[in-house]
Amino acid sequence: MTDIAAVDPLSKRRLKMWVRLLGVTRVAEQHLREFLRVKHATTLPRFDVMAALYRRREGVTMSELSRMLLVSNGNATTVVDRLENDGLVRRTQSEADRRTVFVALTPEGVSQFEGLATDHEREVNRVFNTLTEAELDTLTEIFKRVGGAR
Amino acid sequence: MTDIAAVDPLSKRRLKMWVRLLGVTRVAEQHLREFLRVKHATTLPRFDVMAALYRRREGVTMSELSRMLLVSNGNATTVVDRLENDGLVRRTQSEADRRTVFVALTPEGVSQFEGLATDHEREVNRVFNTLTEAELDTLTEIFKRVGGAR
DNA sequence: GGAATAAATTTCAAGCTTGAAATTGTTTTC
DNA sequence: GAAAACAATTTCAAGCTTGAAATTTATTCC
Repeated sequence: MTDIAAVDPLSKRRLKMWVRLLGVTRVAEQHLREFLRVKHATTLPRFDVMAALYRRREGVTMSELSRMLLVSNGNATTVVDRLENDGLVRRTQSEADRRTVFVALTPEGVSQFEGLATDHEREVNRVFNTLTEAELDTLTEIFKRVGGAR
Repeated sequence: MTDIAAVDPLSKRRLKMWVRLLGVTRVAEQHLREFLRVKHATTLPRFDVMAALYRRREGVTMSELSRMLLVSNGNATTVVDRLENDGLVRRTQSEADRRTVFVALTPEGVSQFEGLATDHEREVNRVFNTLTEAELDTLTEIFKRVGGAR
């Protein structure tokens, strides 16, 4: 069995960092999930989809959507199904290629999301309010590099 | 409607940082999930439970376990159920308080986890290999503060 | 232009996750 | 020592998530 630590002295520290990273993410997600549930009767996946569609108001294809959110196609389908049933998004088949489907927020979806977004931003700020300006920029820089483009 | 940005000029930057953080976490999780599935025929939640039980070889209660993993009680129950069916963990009722249940790895669980752990560490290193030593320590420090004790 | 190949989406089964309710057991308080 | 309050775990329904298979439509290549 190869002993990684002998090969790479940073190995254990990378692991530790990952465990912490995961912890912070989970705490923040739980906080936001709870907030969305209690104050706005919605969920994180629904919020994520609506946020993506709000940024791309003209609509996106299902494939683009799942790429943007880093979730599987099947997942995007079911969340969009539910949002569509609630009248918050609309599907439209492409004229050019009948396989592709565009999704977009309905006017109702837009207005509901606008109500959500400000509150959500406030809540994110609450979670991360101990970070200094310098730390914020450091983190964003590093994450940008590690996570790749988006 | 209150404009947060007017109140707190860092607001948008916190939001941006959070979006990036989430992105990095998801990319890493996907990579590790895929790795565990293909190379070890297991899943992230199973790995997490086993890792927690490996650190606490003497066993933990179900409540402790869900607190350690930041998941709900019901969730811990179902993952432990499956691991128990596979003979990797064992439940024992407490003598002192018959409500509480201890969970621990079986010898088979220990040996399977040891096979996993080294490989998993290598994979985590692969994901985060672009981080410098200084960045690693910066991140860990910040996360420790934000995420709280553990 | 017809067959094979590729692409976009949905469907499906299985597992994950939550929060609430139910169950079982303990402690507290009168 | 009952009753009430509290605590640990499981059960449950609903929603989330994945990866693979199926479906439908386009493109490529003879």
